[in-house]
Formats: sequence, C-alpha cells, structure tokens
Amino acid sequence: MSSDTTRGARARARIEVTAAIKDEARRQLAADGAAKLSLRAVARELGMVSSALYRYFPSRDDLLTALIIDAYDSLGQTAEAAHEEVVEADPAQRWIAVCEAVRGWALGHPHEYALIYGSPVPGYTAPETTVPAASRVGLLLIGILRDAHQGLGLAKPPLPADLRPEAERMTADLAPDLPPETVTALVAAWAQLYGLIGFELFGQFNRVVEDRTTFFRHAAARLAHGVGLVSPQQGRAAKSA
Amino acid sequence: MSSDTTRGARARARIEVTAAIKDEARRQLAADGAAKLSLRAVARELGMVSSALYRYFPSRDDLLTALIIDAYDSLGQTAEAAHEEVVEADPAQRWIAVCEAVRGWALGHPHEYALIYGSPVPGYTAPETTVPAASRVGLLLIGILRDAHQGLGLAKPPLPADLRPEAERMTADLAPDLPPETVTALVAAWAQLYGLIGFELFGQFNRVVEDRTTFFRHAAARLAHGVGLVSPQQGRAAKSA
DNA sequence: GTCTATAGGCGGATAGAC
DNA sequence: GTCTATCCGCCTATAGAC
Repeated sequence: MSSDTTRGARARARIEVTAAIKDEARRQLAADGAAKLSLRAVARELGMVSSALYRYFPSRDDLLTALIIDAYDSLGQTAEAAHEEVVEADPAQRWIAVCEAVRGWALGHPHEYALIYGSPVPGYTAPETTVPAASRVGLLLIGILRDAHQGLGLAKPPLPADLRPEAERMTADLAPDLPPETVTALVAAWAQLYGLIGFELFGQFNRVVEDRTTFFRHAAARLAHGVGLVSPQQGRAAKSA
Repeated sequence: MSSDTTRGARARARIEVTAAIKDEARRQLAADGAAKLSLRAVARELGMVSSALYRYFPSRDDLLTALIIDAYDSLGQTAEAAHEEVVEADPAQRWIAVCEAVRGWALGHPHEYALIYGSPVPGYTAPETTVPAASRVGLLLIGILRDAHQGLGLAKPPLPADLRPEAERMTADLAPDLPPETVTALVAAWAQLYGLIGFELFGQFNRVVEDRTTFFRHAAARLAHGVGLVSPQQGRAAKSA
C-alpha cells in the first residue's frame, strides 16, 4: 500500500510537471510562434535544466504534437459544450451556435488556433494520433445535419454533374447516411467558416470589418442556409437569397 | 557620360544583387518558414558575408516586408492577367476565373501564400506600405461586381437589420457606388474564398477532398451566386439553391 | 560594398554522475 | 528524474580595414 501510494504520488507529480511544461510551452507559443518553440527556453522558464525535459517529451516535435492535440480537444470540447446548451433548438440555430463557439474559442486562443488551422510548422508533420481530436468539430456539424435530415428539415444544395463522383466518394467516407449534396456543401462551408475566422484573427479584417460579431453571426447563418438548413426565425431572409 | 554609365552599371548591379537576395530568401522561406528567415543563411548561400546584406536590407524585417510586397504583387498580377483573358465574359465567369487564378497561384507558391495569408509572423508587423499590393485582388473583385451592378446583372443578397449599420460603414469605405448588401456579401465571400484555398493548401483537405479542382470550381461558383452574380450558364443550378 | 573579427547571445540533443 | 558538462551548430548586429 505504501508502494501504491508512492507510485500514485509519482504519477501525480509526473502529470503535474507535464502540465506545467505544456502551460509554459503555450505561453511561448503565444510569444514566439510554433516554429521557435524551444525545449531549452521552456526549461529555463520553469527553472529546470533542458535535459530534464527529455524525460517528459522525447523531442521538440512530441511536445508540439501534445499541444496540437490539446488545442483540438479544447476547441472540440468548447464547441460540444456550446451545442449542448442549445440542443433543443432547431438545427440552423445549433449550427450557428457551434460556429460562434468556434469563433469564440479562436479569439480566446489565437495562437493555439494558428497552431492547428494556420500555416503548417515547417519541418513538422502531425502524426495520425491527432486525427480523432481534430475531427470533433466536424463530427458535431455532421450530427446537426443528420438530425435535420432525419427530421426532413434539410434542403438539398445544387450539385453539378461533374462534381457528383467526388461528392459520392466524400459521402461514403464521411457520412454515408446523408445526401451527397449535403456532404459536399458541408465540406465547403466548413472550410469557409475557418476562412472567416482566420481573416478576423490574422488581421485581414483590420480597417475592413468593425462589428465582427454581428458580421460573423450573419455569415454563419448564411453558411447554414448554404448547407440546406433553414431556421424558422430566419426563413424569410434566407429564402430571399 | 562615363560617370553616367558607371552609375547605371552600379544601379543595375544593385538591382541584380537585390533580386538574388530575395530569390534565395524565397527559397529559404519554402524550406524553413518565415519565422526562421535568416540574413546569415541567405548570405552564406549566396557566397556573401552576412554583414554585406545589410547594405541591401537594413534588417531581417525589411527583407520580409519586401518579400510580402512581392508576393501580393505576384498574386495580384496573376489574378489581373487571368481576368484580362475573360474580360468579355459575363461577371460570374470572370469572378470564377479570378478565384481559380488565386487558387492556382497559391498552389504554385504555397510558402508565399502562407506568408501573406497564413498565420502572422511572430514579432513582425507589416508596415502600411504593403497595403496597395495587398488590395489588388480585392479591387479586382469589386470591379467585377461594379460591372454587374451597372449592367443590372446583380441580385441583392439578404441583409438583416442588425448588420445594416456595419454594412453601410463598409460600403462607404470600400465601394460607395455598390449596394451595402453586395459589399457585405463580398467581404464574406472574400474571406471564404481564402478559407477554401487555405484548407487545401495547409492539408486540411487531406483524406477529405480528392478532386480539389472540381470541388473548388463549384465552390467558387456558389460564392459568385452568394454575392449576387448569376451566370447564364449556371443559372439553373444556382437558382435551385 | 565587401571583408574580417568580434560581441553576446540562442538552439537540440546526448553522456554519465548522482 | 535531475544534474553538469559537452558537442556542435545557429543567429543579429556592429566596428573598422580596405
């Protein structure tokens, strides 16, 4: 039992030090960017010696991978929590809520957002282990569309003939129970959502858009409409598009 | 006259060396990213000594600024040239041609694209001198919408009441001769366009979208529709959206 | 405009003692 | 797990000779 306690204490200490390392690394991410993330600097700031960090993360890239997975999970959890709050609303409103949650997280964690959705870190390739965390928001959006589809509240966006083969391939991969028109529109809307957020975050909207919250809400609503969701509240405006 | 010739030769040499420095810097941008761009490494590769570069670029950031302006200009020129080719076509087709040109340039110059539209370089702030070059593609798109508006070929996207003040502010800034509905939709489409390109370029479409050219063409066409452009050829599909 | 030399830093990663 | 010591590399920027 005393050996159990010891092991437990060691495990706890390891978890705490690991968390401290990641916290400090996140701080440096904000200051210098992922490309310059340095184990040495992290160690210095924590009052450790650089070689000690290698017991926690075998290399700089492993630390980066941990930060990426944490960021995807934090974003995914934020989006899921926001969705839970409005899970009784109609699908279009749930869509908008998730979009706004993603934007809110991005504004609150700009450097982590850049880490996962910004330019790739040169010389670093994310391992497959990041995929589950990276998929969370996408799965949430698919779930909303699925609910709308089952409730017959989903219009089919247009799909030109030359895109149909690719649309069916994507559908088989991502959501075989949804129409190819929907899946294709979703993938496009997904990318466009991150375009809106990225432009705001990375300064492209400076001196262009001022009331960004309102602008974004409207853009997210139009994206919802684009994938076939029509909310009762916004039906009038959306139909006139 | 001999002094003129000498001065001319010196000026030419300066231009050539400046170009060589930027070319080598672009090569390193591709390899290591903007954050690690190093005057020393550039000098080494050119067979010069690092201190010599300071006669051409007073600091690393000035070199970066030159690369950014060059990238915006290269993109802008590519987009303008592509637009010239189809300037007789209807506005929707010209819109799509410009979008495809932007994507084509991005795929051909991924690291320069990341430099201007990717995550900001930590510690670097672009000076105002980059603005004119950065505006070229936007002005091109505004011009297409202006032609469509004057030709009465432009539908008004929906604009909710709470967005109208911001829409009118943006319109006064960007294109006072266009309807606020159009300008608002354009700004959103502009961001969404870069979202599509960024996702393809930065790997988010890996294992998701395969036939990216077709996918993009369709997405660009739907963006055209979203800003109010309806091409005769695509009228049927677009109207059913 | 280019050179050498120099100041004063920074980094990743490993070996071997404790 | 943490330490010291070490290898070997990198950087920005300047001074001063030519």
